[in-house]
Amino acid sequence: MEIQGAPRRLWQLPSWLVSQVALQGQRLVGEGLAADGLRRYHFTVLVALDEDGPTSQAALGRRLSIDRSDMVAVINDLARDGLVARERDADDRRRNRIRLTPGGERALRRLDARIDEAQDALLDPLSAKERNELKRLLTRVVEHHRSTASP
Amino acid sequence: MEIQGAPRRLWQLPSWLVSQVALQGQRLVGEGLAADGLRRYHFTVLVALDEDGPTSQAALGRRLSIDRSDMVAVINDLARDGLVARERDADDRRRNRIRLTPGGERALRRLDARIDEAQDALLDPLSAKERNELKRLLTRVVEHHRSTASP
DNA sequence: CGAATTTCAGTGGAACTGAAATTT
DNA sequence: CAAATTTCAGTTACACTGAAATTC
Repeated sequence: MEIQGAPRRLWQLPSWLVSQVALQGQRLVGEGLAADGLRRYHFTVLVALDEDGPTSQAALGRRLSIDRSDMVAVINDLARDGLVARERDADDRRRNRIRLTPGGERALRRLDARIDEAQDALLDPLSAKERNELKRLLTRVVEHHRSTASP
Repeated sequence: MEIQGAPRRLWQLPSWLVSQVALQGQRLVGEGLAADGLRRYHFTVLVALDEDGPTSQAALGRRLSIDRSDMVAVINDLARDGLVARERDADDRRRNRIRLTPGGERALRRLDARIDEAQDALLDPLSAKERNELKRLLTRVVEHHRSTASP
């Protein structure tokens, strides 16, 4: 019987544990989005547009840490599916003004439900109290490293 | 002032939080290993050899979920640096018997210290109690998804 | 002019696939 | 013969870089 997990020492490493959970989360979320033919970048952009309203590609990229070139491809995909509209900004004609279409809003509501299901599946073995505690601890770590980040 | 973090809604998603922490962990661990010119795969293989003793490449790959082709390259690197020895298995001449050299053991002790520093840096904002709680919750999630995994 | 925005073409590393050679 | 192991050659997805065209 050779079927066993990773070496014991790796199971002791928080960085390894958190990577395993992240991988599983990305798999579950990815599967939820793939039902609509989208990937994580697409969802992230739709969420940002929903929260902030119309925005230029460059501003989206800075906010979401998505490369300018990749942003072009993501907006291409979303525009082709009619989920966003891409129009020249009248005030600054260098910019594309990207806005969520009604179809994009509907898609986002659908995707939100799928994402929530994925979160539930990911945290399945934890109680509600434990889920909150996990979120609290992870948030603390993320905020710490954001505040001590390089410019 | 446009400098802000990701959309609020993403900060609510455990899958997003855990991915951010994983990314930071991979960065810190990667930097620790890069001081010796190694990457995560190399460390993982050294740990497995230290725990299990001499093993074939295919068995290492199955244990660590590393592709057979990538394993060839990883063992090439480690053997060139004299950290492992690669010799034909006398009992089954299809196999390479990979074993840790004394130099490999020394390197592993050095790397272990660097990895521990990286864990400390990653969990810097958490108390000892909180670190244990985080490990406990993450371990539970990983074990759950391992036990309900596809073959 | 310099700087910002969008776009495209191309680079580099990582994970994976297919197939050959060897051995069981 | 079929199956397992190692190796190499090539592919795909992905993050990023450089440079051109446009506009401020």
